[in-house]
Amino acid sequence: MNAPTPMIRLTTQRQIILEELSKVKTHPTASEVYDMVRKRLPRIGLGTVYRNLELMAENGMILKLEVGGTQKRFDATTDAHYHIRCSCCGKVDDIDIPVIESLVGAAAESSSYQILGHHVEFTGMCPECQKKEGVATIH
Amino acid sequence: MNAPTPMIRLTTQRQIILEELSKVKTHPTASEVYDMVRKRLPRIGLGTVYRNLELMAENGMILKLEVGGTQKRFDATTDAHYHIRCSCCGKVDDIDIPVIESLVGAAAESSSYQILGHHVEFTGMCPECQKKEGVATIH
DNA sequence: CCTTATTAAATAATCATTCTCAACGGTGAA
DNA sequence: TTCACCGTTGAGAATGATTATTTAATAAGG
Repeated sequence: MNAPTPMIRLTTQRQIILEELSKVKTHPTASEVYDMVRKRLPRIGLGTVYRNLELMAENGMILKLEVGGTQKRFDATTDAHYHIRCSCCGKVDDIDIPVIESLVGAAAESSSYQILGHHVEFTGMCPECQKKEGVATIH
Repeated sequence: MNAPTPMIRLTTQRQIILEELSKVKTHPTASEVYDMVRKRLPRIGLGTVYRNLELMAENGMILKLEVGGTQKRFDATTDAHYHIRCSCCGKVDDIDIPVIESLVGAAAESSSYQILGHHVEFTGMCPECQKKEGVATIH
């Protein structure tokens, strides 16, 4: 009916991007992935990283997180889970609380949209920034 | 302890930005607000709109929505509520389901972050885009 | 091999946002 | 009233993230 998986070839670049992304539990931005990958493929281009992260997200191989902040972030863990973002340093971590399946149903009843999914994003201050808080003013 | 309301002067520009934002139930981007305001203040600068939307959000007069998509959006309704974003056209609407207060507590238990707040964002397809769907391919 | 189609690298272009700075405006003190 | 000050504005430059373009390398199929 719809075409979910156009099926992409696993080139060296794509494989290494995927491997590096899978290594970390953080949720790196495209340029952080670029830095990681460049240690193994020094000649890779930033555009290639962007293009392939986008492609892999479309194919469901990875997750693209459209959370607050200025940059998009990527996650090799594709099963549904929630996130928290530090309002001080922008870091994103997983929150291990159960996904509330009933939310989608509730939303469907109160809206004329066709609901496709949902995401919960907490904001807070990470332990590192909490330490700094006492000393300096948070910008 | 912390300084929540530095108290800002309500200049003509700020008042009109606030008025125009209050008129709509959509969640306009900065440049959409700029377009609205310019009909009444043709010489206002885009930078002024950005600067003041930011300022008013800091002062709790309006809400800055850091939802998915490429642009930030603003909302004159400051009480907590959830949103839905059309994955096709990017439009953002309110979702009228009760805010789940217990989420923050649950997150606090499973995380070492100091939780400050949370937001639920649904993704879906708005009625207008649903109509188009049958005909054209959604890009 | 030879042809054709993908993909990559480099780089230019775009888009949203922030910054800089000179000019302006209102407020309070002299 | 006049002056000096300080926050604010408007214009435009600068930045940062992302996307598009172009050309070259590479892989797949015959």
